[in-house]
Order: sequence, then structure tokens, then C-alpha cells
Amino acid sequence: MTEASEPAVRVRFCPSPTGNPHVGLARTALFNWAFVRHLGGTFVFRIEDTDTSRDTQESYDTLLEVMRWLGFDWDEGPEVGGPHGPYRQSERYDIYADVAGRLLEAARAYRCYCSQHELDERNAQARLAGRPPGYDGHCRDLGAAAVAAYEAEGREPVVRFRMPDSTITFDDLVRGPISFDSAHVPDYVLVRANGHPLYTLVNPVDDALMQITHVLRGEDLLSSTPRQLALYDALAEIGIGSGRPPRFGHLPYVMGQGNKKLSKRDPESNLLGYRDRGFLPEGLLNYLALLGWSIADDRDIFTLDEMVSAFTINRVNPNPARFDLKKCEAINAAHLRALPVDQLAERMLPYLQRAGLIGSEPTADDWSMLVAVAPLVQERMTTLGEAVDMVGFLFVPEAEFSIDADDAAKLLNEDGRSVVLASHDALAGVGEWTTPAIEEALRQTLIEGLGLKPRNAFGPVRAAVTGRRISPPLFESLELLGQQRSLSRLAAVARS
RNA sequence: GGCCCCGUUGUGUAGUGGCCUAGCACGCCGCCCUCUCAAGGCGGUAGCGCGGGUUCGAAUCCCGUCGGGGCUACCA
Repeated sequence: MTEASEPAVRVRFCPSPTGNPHVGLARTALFNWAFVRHLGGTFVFRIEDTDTSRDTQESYDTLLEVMRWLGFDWDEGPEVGGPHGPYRQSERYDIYADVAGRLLEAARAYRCYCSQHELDERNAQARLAGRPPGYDGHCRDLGAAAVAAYEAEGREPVVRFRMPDSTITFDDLVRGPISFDSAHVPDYVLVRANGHPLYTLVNPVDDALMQITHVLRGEDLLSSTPRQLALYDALAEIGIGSGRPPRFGHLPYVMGQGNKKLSKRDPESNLLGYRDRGFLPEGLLNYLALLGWSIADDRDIFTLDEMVSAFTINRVNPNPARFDLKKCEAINAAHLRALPVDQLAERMLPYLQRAGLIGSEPTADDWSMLVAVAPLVQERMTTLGEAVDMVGFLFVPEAEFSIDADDAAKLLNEDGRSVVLASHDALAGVGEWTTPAIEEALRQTLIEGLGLKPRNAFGPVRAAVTGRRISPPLFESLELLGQQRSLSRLAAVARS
């Protein structure tokens, strides 16, 4: 297999199940996934649910649902298992307790009895004095007597990592060499007073245990990298991991409006929202890929496969990118247009069903109508959700058909209604109900006969049969609607 | 405050010393096509944060500066 000097590539995607999955999450997953698939490595999906106050089962379920919707697959993780499981950290507490104990034994960590209040106070003083902020090492070398005194007071200690006294340097995969002076990296907490481990412990421990070789994550974690690197070293000392830390690459932020990071509360960031509006996963992902990466200087529409074969981490841009919904929609529309017709119809179906236009068990008629109309709307849609308004007139029961009051109805004034009446009579005489025959009949009657401009002639007809001012091409729409339904809708308007 | 990251048109990017009077895409504006809306075609708009260097030559290298962001939790 692989040589010891070059271990097989293993990456992980490790979100916390809090709140709704957002686009930043998808982008991080995408880059990890594309990176590892390009290299033929292993994609590990891990759930970091050690914050019991914020994690929820609902969020966990949604996370998996969204990952599946986006089309990601994972080689190890929830639902698929793997040799390094379990992959939910909430099921690995015994491992972390053991590691914390060994770190303590090896004196790479120590118990800290400082109260929150004491910490705050000393921090404020340090700041005033111009010293670097952060833990001051108060409990680093407590004597037995001091410990006994604190214990007697009933204080519950946290476990802190003892940072080494050296400058820590690493070569970031997207940013190049970065170094931190240890004076600015204070000892930090690994285990809460209540015994629960923190992200600072569990993340590196699991990365070591799961033999992760490359960590691609958000820029917000850049400054925690030196702490993790130091911990890695300590872990190797107590026999955990290879001793060779992963390579880190910090991905740029996805920004929202203004200069703010796209937050979970921002409606534009909610992944489920994109699905509900009818974005194609491949369209959304294509757009997200463009935020910090590019496939070529003159091209920005591509498939996931194309991305995988072209993706390299050193082409990732370090600067934060603003999320632009307009461009996202344009990319999605391009993917929509590239879809084979039957696939487009298939993808439209759930949206029409959700709108109640087609039942949960589509009939053969529903299906053939859908396939027939799909090409007419394909280049008119930005998202699948728009199909509902565009093709609804074909599926709605006659009794429920209505004309949009503050849009289409305006075209049906007295003049409009007389056009509709003339159209009705012209179409009643059409023998073979086909697009060319329909067009011929209408043109002859309305354009040549009445001398109307096309715009004035066809607008009212469109409004009467589709109920809207904007629709798929008119003659084709009439053909699909059928002669009987078309005539009855025209007659209804003419009579009104 | 300290540390770290980032800085090309409105937005995303290409650009790694001469191919750059800066390319592509989205947006926006105009025109063409046209039964509506799109799609498509053609054209236009707008950018290297700033100041010094280095060099024959800098968007590209160096220094400074300004601006933006992140971290500075018993969140992740």
C-alpha cells in the first residue's frame, strides 16, 4: 500500500450539531471532499457534539439530511461506521477521560483551581499593565499543600494544557508559513470542571486517533492551531497518534452583507432554504466552489466530477469572499439548463407535489404533461421552485383555476376581453390541435383580421388561459392545455 | 490593547517581474432577436487601498502605512 513516509490521505469534516446547517458548512465540506476525492483518500465524517447545552438531535438529523442532499459520501462516519468509531464524540467520553488522565500523569497538563472571577480579575489587570491577555499560569506548579487547600475549599478544578515555551511555526496549506510566539498562546482548558472534555481536547485527540493527515477548516480556527500542534506533540509522547501532526489549511470565510461573516441566523445562509427554493445541489456547490477557488480563468460552470479532478488546495485563495445570491442563482440556472429533459421533469416533480398540483402518486397523464412542459420552462427558471408558478395552469383542476388579480387581470379589460372572444371563436374551429395550427389560427384572426400588434393580441389570450402575464410560450401552452380546457377558459373570460 | 490573517472593477475571480493600455463570470446599462418572460447575440460601465523603495520594467518583490476581519471562553 502506501509507504510509511507518505501515509494515505485522510481528511475529516467535523461539524457540531447546533442550529441549522449553513452555507459555510457546505463550503468546508465541499473543499474537504473535493480535496480527498481528488487524491483518492479517505473522507471521515465526525460529529463534534460535546457541548450538551447547544447540541440537539434535530440538528444532527438535519446535518445528515443536508449532507446527503448535497451528494457527499463519506467513507467513515455516522450510518456507515468504520474502524475508528464511534464517530459521535458524545459516545467517546471514556476515551477523552483516559487521555486527559495520561496527560496529567505526564505533566503535560495540570489541574487549575482558579475561579472564573479570579481569572477575570487577573486578566483585567494584565491588560491594564500591557501584558498579553490569557491565562497567567497561576496553577501551573501548585505545591501539594496549595492543592490540598483548594480541594478543602471544595473547588472543582479544570484541566489545563501546559503550553511549551517555544515559538510554533507551521506551513498553512492556503496561507503559507505562519508562526506564533508562545508568549501569546496561554495554557488553555482541556476539560471542564464538570468533567466534560472541550473541543480543544477532543478535536486533536480524534484527529490523532483517526489518523487525519490534512485539516481543512475555517479561518476562525487559525489561531487555535498552535495550541493543537503543541497538544499533538504531547499526545505522541503518551502514545497517541503518529507524532506527525496533520497539515493545516485555513479556508477563507464566506461573508454576508457588509463585512460580516455569514451567520447562522442569516436567511441566506440556511442550506435547507436553498433546497426548499429549488436550488440544485450541484448548482449550489458549483457556486460555493467559486468562493475561494477557480477551475480556470475563463470558465465558472462545472460539474462536481470536474471539480474533483481539478481541485488542488494550493489554488485556494486566502481572502474572504462575499456570498452573492445573484451569481448563485445564475450558476444554478446554468445547471438547470444543462439537465436532460426527463431529469428536469423528475426534479420538478417534488416541488409541484408540495404545491398540491400533483398527487403523491403521479398519474401517467401527470407525468407525460410534466415531460412535455419541462423543455418549455427549462431556460426560464432559476430555481425548481419557480416551476410551480410557471406550469401550475396545466395541472390545476378547472374549478380552482383563477386569474392573477393584480397582474394578468389587468390585461383583460374590455379590449382584452374582445380579443379573447375572437380567439375563442378562432380556436374553436381548429381541427388538429397542434402548435402550428393554433398559431396559424390566432395570427390570422388577431393579427391579420383585427390588425392587432402581436403584443396586444397574445397578451390577453395568455392571461386568460394561464392566469398570468408571464408564461411558457403561448401556442405550445395552448396545445398542452388541450382544446377543450383552452376554449372553456377563454369562454369564461369572454363572458365575464 | 495584544496576537494572527486578509486587501485586483459593485461582487467572485485570473494574474507568481515584461504576453496587462489588467482577462473571465455575475450584476448593471444599451441594442438586436422576440407572442410575454427568459435564453441567446452584440456593445458599454467599472478595479490593482495608499506611500516609498528594488528593477531597464511591478498588480506581481521589499518596507511602511491605512483599511477590513478573526482570536483573545470551562463555544466550536
